[in-house]
Amino acid sequence: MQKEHNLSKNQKIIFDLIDKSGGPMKAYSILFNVQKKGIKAPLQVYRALDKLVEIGKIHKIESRNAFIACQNSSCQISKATAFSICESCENVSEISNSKLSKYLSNFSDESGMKYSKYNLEFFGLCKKCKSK
Amino acid sequence: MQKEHNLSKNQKIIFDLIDKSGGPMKAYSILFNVQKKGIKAPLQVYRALDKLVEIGKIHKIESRNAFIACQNSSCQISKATAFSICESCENVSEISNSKLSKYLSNFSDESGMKYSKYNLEFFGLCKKCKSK
DNA sequence: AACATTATGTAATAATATAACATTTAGAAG
DNA sequence: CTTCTAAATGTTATATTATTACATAATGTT
Repeated sequence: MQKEHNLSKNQKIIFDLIDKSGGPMKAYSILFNVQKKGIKAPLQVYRALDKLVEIGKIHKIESRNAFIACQNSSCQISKATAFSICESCENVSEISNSKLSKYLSNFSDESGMKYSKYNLEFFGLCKKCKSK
Repeated sequence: MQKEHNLSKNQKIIFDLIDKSGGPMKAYSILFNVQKKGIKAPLQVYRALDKLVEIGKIHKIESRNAFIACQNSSCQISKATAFSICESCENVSEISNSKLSKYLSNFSDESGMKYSKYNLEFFGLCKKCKSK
């Protein structure tokens, strides 16, 4: 079982928002949505995001500059992330596939570099968008 | 053999710069470096970058907002990219591993989504930085 | 209580990227 | 070689994403 992190006030507000949204959210959209709760400045948002990423409660979708709640209940693999992204509707979901994560976590090449982390983003059309 | 693209003036200037640098370059650093050649505005840089990415001559390192020349001589796989990134010295190199690319290109999960593209970024310490 | 660590608040600004519009160049089609 | 079209360029302004710097407050530890 992972360590339980006690989120601070801002962290909790921002995590709850992202989590409830069910999809990726951008920093300034988060900011807009939490201003009524007293979070007024970008930095407050980015600080909370940084911490949430660090502890694995959310992940950053690098190609979209957006943040999504971790969808693995155990939430332990913020160092081994994979996402599927629909290029039409921008739906994003976290891929949780133990074969894939095992393959990538153990991957090594002739560079002699030992990888401690990876991020993988797959792109395509989701079922809905494909059938349009 | 892939189609030979005749790069336009700006595209060529910018590709040559990135290629010669041997590593990833950021858009505004590119801009600074090509101002003496008459490229004055960010948009001129971004347009050339967009095109170069599209035709696979360069790739974007998403986690770094930087662009690197394609290191696969054949340059055909801009839809299947993998990089190794040193978190200490920020050295980046393109991973060219046919087993890996085969594995990922054929990857599919229960979502029913067919992936047409992926980008993978590995992080760790390079040999040099590890031994420091 | 004293200290260290983490989190917060606030203002300013840096860094990254795109919109909108006018013009020019390069290829393709007749 | 001219007409048409697509691609590329030039320019200004602006939008979006993210960080620096500094002051204060809350939390956890010894």
